[in-house]
Amino acid sequence: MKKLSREFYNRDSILVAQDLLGKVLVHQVGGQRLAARIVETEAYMGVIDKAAHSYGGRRTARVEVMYGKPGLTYVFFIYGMYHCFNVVTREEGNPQAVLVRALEPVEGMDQMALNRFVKPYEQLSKAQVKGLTNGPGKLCRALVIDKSCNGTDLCGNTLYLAERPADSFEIVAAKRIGIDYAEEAKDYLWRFYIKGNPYVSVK
DNA sequence: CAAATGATTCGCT
DNA sequence: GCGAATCATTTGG
Repeated sequence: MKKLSREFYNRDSILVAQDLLGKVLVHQVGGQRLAARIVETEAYMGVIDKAAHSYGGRRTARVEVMYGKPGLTYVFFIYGMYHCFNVVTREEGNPQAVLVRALEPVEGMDQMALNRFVKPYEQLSKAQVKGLTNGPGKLCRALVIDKSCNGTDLCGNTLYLAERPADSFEIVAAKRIGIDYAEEAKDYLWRFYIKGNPYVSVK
């Protein structure tokens, strides 16, 4: 599996969001390898995007990493109990990112099951298998992604994204989720997912 | 089945 | 203080 280069992330966030579909997120943790295929993403277009944390050029400690190099992670804490995993896009100083909303488990499913439901994969109900990684908060719990991962370089060796050979699918564009406060920006078709994939959070 | 609700912490005003 | 790029659970039809 070939790791994605820095240049991959230094492009229009909408393109990156689309191209991330089908790629594999790998987290090397506790001697275990957790890997899952990206099936749903959302683009956050920075200063012009009312839904983005960096809208209007807001620059606080929380969003600082979005102003950094492309290929870093932006992990934030939300609703008192969940994390969301993002990939920083564009050059330094241009605060854009792509939110990863859903994954399809590929490797280390047993560990993911323990992380999410505190029981082995074989004992999960059908609904629990689907619920393993089909949402931004869920996938972070399954892959052990939390605040300490914020700012990690995806061009490194513990947390990274890789190419997956011979993968073909259809991409669907849709409205983003959970941003009702964003006025006209909430209707932009900046969410992308793999058509027909059971792990997509909202069809 | 869909819809409403409670959980629970952090970052910002 | 308030509200958040969410989710599990409960409630009601």
